[in-house]
Amino acid sequence: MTQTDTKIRLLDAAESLFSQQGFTSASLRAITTAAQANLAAANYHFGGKEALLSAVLERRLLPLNQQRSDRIDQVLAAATTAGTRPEVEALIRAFIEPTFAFRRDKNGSSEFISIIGRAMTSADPLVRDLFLALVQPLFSQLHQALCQALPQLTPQLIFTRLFFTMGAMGHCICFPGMSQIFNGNSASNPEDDIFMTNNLIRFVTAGLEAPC
Amino acid sequence: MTQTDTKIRLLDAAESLFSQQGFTSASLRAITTAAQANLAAANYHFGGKEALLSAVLERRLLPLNQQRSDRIDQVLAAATTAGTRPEVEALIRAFIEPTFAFRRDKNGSSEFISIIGRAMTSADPLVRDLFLALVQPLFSQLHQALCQALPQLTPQLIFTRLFFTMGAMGHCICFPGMSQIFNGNSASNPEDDIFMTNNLIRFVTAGLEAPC
DNA sequence: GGTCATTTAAAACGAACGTTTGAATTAAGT
DNA sequence: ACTTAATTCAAACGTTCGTTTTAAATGACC
Repeated sequence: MTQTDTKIRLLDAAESLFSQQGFTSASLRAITTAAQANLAAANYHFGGKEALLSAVLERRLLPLNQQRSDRIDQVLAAATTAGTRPEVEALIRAFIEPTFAFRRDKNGSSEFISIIGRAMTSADPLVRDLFLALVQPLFSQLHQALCQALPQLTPQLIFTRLFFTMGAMGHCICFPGMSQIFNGNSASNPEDDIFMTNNLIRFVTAGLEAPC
Repeated sequence: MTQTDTKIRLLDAAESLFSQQGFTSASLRAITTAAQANLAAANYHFGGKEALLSAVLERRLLPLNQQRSDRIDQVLAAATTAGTRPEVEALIRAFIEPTFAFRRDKNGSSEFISIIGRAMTSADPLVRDLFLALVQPLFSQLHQALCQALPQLTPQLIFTRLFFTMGAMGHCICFPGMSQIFNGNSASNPEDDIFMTNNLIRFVTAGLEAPC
């Protein structure tokens, strides 16, 4: 049982319990117990509870943001090659699809996604600022891309509507099993998730493209 | 200083601190101190912290929901009189406008609104269920009304899109001073709030009316 | 003014929290 | 095998929490 093992088990346990109970309510005792580690291990490996949250966020969010950023760049590059404006739906899809795919594919990250769903509007400025600092560049990138796609709208209005988009999406990812309730299913399955994702994309695209 | 005085001061202080710090982080000690009451007063007048939250929610939410419900009924009645279908925008406006007007008008309730913005997606099932039980009838009423307004869409799809609507709106009310950042203002003012409200109504109306 | 219920007050309860300590244990390097 | 660094462990630190208790103060009513 090496150092890396314990660190990863701590990150996994923290991710799961932060997701289920929130940052404040999930105690280091519960996290270290779930990770089969000693209570002091969290402070030894990360330096404190806040630093543990930071590590949990960065482990998943940095790769996810890179993926979303790359897809936005691909949409912009294709539009440039074709000599057209980027399409709103393609940009929104580039942003939203990886987020929900992340929840289906990676191990344990289905619970992570609900952390960021709540971090966005957390009452705790510590949690909120940690998250916002990590997504701010991506948010600006998407905003600028949407300004290209919607030249008839002011950047201010696009900003406002992008804010609504974040709200609609954040609401969907606050609970791991949100998508299945739309179809009345009790067990989680990929089809429900894809149904919700496509409908969300259609919804916010229509909202973003609404006449001024 | 009568009993009513203390109860009201406790509700006001709890509302403010629950809003700023969340249910778990806001302690009864901080609340009773802010209310200029003894620590034991919260348990004496309400029976416990959970019951205090319940009282805080009911005090504001019952009148607000009545107001929203009445306005939805008015839209439906007007459509029936005119022999037409109710309009989506009118129904959404009936639901959203009182919520934001509530924030501007009533004393102290600007902070309350951010409580319900977060309660909707709270990780704490106690907070979440308390809120959901209070809004479920109104939610069903709005859903049924929207089904009348959008007969070409399935109730299931309308439900999904109404869920997105709740997310977009909930995101806007999580912070008292959210509306002003759209216009770059530092101080809160009614115009920013109305700007956001109207744009939110336009955004979700377009999303709800999007072709299937 | 005296009686009784209501409300306020100070103090303490046990439990849970994040963090720290110092010794014991394990792994790594020579 | 020995030394040294890294890791794990049990225990305790001081704080804060929601709640309860018991007495004092305040109110209403006859």
